[in-house]
Amino acid sequence: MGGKPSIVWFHQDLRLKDNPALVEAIKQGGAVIPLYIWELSEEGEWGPGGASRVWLHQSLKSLDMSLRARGSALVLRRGESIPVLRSVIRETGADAVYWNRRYEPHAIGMDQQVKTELRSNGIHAESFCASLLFEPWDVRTRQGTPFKVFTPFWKACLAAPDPPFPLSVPSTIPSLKHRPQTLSLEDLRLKPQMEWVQGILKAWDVGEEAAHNALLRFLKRGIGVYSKDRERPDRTGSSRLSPYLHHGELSPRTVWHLVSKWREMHKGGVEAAQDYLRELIWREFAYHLLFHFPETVSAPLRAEFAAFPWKQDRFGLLAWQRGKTGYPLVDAGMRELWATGWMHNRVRMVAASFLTKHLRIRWQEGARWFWDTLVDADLANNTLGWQWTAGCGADAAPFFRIFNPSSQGERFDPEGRYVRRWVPELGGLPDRWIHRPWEAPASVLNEAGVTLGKDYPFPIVDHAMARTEALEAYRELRARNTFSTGTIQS
DNA sequence: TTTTGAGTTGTTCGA
DNA sequence: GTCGAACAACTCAAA
Repeated sequence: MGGKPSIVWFHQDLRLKDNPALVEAIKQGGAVIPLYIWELSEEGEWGPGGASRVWLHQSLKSLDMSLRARGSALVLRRGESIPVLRSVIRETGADAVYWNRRYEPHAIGMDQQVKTELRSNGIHAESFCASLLFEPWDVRTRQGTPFKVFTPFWKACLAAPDPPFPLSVPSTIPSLKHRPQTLSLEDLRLKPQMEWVQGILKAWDVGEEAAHNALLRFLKRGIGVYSKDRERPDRTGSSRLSPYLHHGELSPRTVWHLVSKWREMHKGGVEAAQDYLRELIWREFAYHLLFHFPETVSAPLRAEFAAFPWKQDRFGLLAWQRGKTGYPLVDAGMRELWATGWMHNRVRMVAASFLTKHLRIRWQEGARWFWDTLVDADLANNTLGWQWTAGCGADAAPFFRIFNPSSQGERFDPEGRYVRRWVPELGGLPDRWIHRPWEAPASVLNEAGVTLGKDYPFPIVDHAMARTEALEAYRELRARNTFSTGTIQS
């Protein structure tokens, strides 16, 4: 019985189910030391943002409780990874460290350093695939290059062998007689004392159990109408699993196999299941791109976009962040984001399009704001989404695809229920005008108790004019690019 | 190597 | 009110 203790180093895998690093550590036969290290300064430019930290706080609490239920407990430390790992090893006599891989550029560098350092000291160090269905380097075109277009990527994933079945939750986790020292969760100071935090906590149940409940609820009630309802912010048509996936409370393999099973049991559900699995593969695609093109976290994938005529507009950015642009759907989304740490995907697109195309503010500004306010802030997804919207990313929309916030609202929130929920000052307006209050007759506004410019802003830009100018800017960029690359030879 | 078909999510205008 | 065309080429991935 019993080898030396092993450390399980947790990151974005805050779960016991389908956790290969944990299973490997238990397999060693000795005690297992579950460790979480917090050191923001080590995370580079993209350490967890505000909303993510709030989630992280709750999630660590929940993980600790699940560990305790199995005879173990989470060890919390602060400081740089290598010195902290070294001291835990020294204190406990551990001879192995296992963890589940991350794929952010900064994390990859870190992992490499840690592995080299530990191994050179005779410590086993191994990382596992747990947060993706496919490793980013395993999916490749016939020429061996990374994919830049989604549909062929999706086909390649479907043609690949199915991802492995999820590992089950270990029933007991052997622990040391004398537990190593640990900080308290409060010592990490992840959760600021702000009213904002309360809103986020009220909107979500955090933790592995909550994640599974959310998945089961989705399978029971949501997925059947997913194809139809997923675009509707006024209904709970999307899965809302993104924060659980990001923090690793839910394994994508668990989702993949449960959804596949659901598809086999529901004859009419093939389309809905495929639509949902496709979204999971979008997440894989985002990681694929981030892994192969790490510079895209800040630079456009299509290099010519470096010359795009963006505007400096502090007032516009602020109005957008606060949900005061005068376009109800955009404002509803931005307020939902602030209030709950989440925004419906359809609305994310409209809000992002508004920032980059109507206000012509750099997508990086939007990405940064989302990074700080989203509980599901994920470097891969965020980067892909913003570059896609701005038109400078992989598989980007044609430049002329500019969302009209009013008609998007009328299409996807036809009775204005979503807008009324988040922009209550417009609540009294009839459906006819809810997405375009500035066009409402004075008598209608009056009756609804709305004075534009006082209760709710006039649109900060005129849609038609902004659209024309954006198209002009894109044309200009293209012309400049054609000129500079030169087609003179032909 | 060259060729060919296709590419998440849209809007507007005019018949 | 509905419908099709125009909005522009360009790059990717496979044959």
